[in-house]
Amino acid sequence: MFDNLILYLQSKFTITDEEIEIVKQVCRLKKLRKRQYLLQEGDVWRYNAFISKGLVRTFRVDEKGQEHIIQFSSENWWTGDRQSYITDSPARYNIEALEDTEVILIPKGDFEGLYRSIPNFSDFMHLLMERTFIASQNRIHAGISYSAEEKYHDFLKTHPTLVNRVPQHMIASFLGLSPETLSRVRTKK
Amino acid sequence: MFDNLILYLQSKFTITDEEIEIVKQVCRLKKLRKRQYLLQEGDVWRYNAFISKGLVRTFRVDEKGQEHIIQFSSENWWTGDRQSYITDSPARYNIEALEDTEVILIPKGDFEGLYRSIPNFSDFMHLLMERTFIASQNRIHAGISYSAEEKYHDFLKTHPTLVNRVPQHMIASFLGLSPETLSRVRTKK
DNA sequence: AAAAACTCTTGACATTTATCAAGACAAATA
DNA sequence: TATTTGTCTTGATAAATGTCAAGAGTTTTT
Repeated sequence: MFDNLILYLQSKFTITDEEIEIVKQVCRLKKLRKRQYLLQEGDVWRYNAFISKGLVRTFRVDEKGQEHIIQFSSENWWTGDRQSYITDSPARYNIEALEDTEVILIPKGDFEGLYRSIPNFSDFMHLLMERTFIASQNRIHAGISYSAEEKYHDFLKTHPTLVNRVPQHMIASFLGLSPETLSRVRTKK
Repeated sequence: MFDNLILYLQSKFTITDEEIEIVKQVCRLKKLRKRQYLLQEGDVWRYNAFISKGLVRTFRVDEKGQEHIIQFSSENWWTGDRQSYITDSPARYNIEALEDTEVILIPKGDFEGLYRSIPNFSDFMHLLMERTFIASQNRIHAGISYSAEEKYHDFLKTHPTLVNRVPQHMIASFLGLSPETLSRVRTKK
């Protein structure tokens, strides 16, 4: 039931069988069908969520009704709204399944408990946070430095597996381009 | 000598006098004159750096010689190249003082020592990392969603103190706009 | 199987933003 | 003080990207 998470943890750091039991104790599985929402703008996000199967998008809708995707999360990635999680404020993002998806939810309090009882887990998650931050800095750099074409090629490099799973207009939204511009960038060469 | 850092730490979490001594032990003060570099692309960054006075910019230069500023850091903020720090790889960023600046450097090994000996410090820095990540997500959102004008107004909101300290063309670089466009955005209205 | 919804492309055109060049100040330096 | 350097603005023009509209395939739903 939580096998994918266990395998993930074992691959990332040393964890004992007892510790695995502690983790399992606080996990809850949630199944989402394609197009179902994991989080809706306005709700408070109180979990850490591990995608064990499938794919979700995190996005916002502006006043003009335009969607802006700030993240895709597929198997073996974490998702959620950090702002809402940290400050207990209403989420500004929506999270929606792009495929049938399985998510393992760990409530905030339990998650903090894991940090205390499993130091290796805490260390790893902090390192992961660092890496995630570095990735987001790279994305900022791409955003302010690259042309439409360069942004797309950068996306191919950094998210090679997503290109065939995500509709093109969503990649455009993720990159801050119109779908038409992305289409033209792709066909031309 | 390290007063500003001490005051900062005391304002952020509970820290004992003994712990402050431990911190002082590993601090090194570095003074930079305006236009001096704290880090040059290609060097490995091995510190955590606290700005106790002044202002620096973190930027990259592309093949066309164009500079792209990904961060400003002023008093009571940390700076450095996380990628280089975490992976011991050559830095891809330059860090340059925009004013006469004082930086407190703590070498990587010592910094990890502080994490072990001062749990409150570790907890706080992890929380700070979370907040920094949230800020960078907000910036990504602005980058893919906003027009030039909206980007500038967002900058005014998120960095109100910098507008009068940083040359306008550097704000443009930070926002991914040409200096001329930013100038026009500002005068119009 | 038919209908509906979604996805991508393409063309014509509009808008935004960048580029190039010049000039006016202001600040830093000799 | 004179000179140089840096900063910002403005205009003319070019280039990049967005918008609107249509159509052709796909996939999903009924």
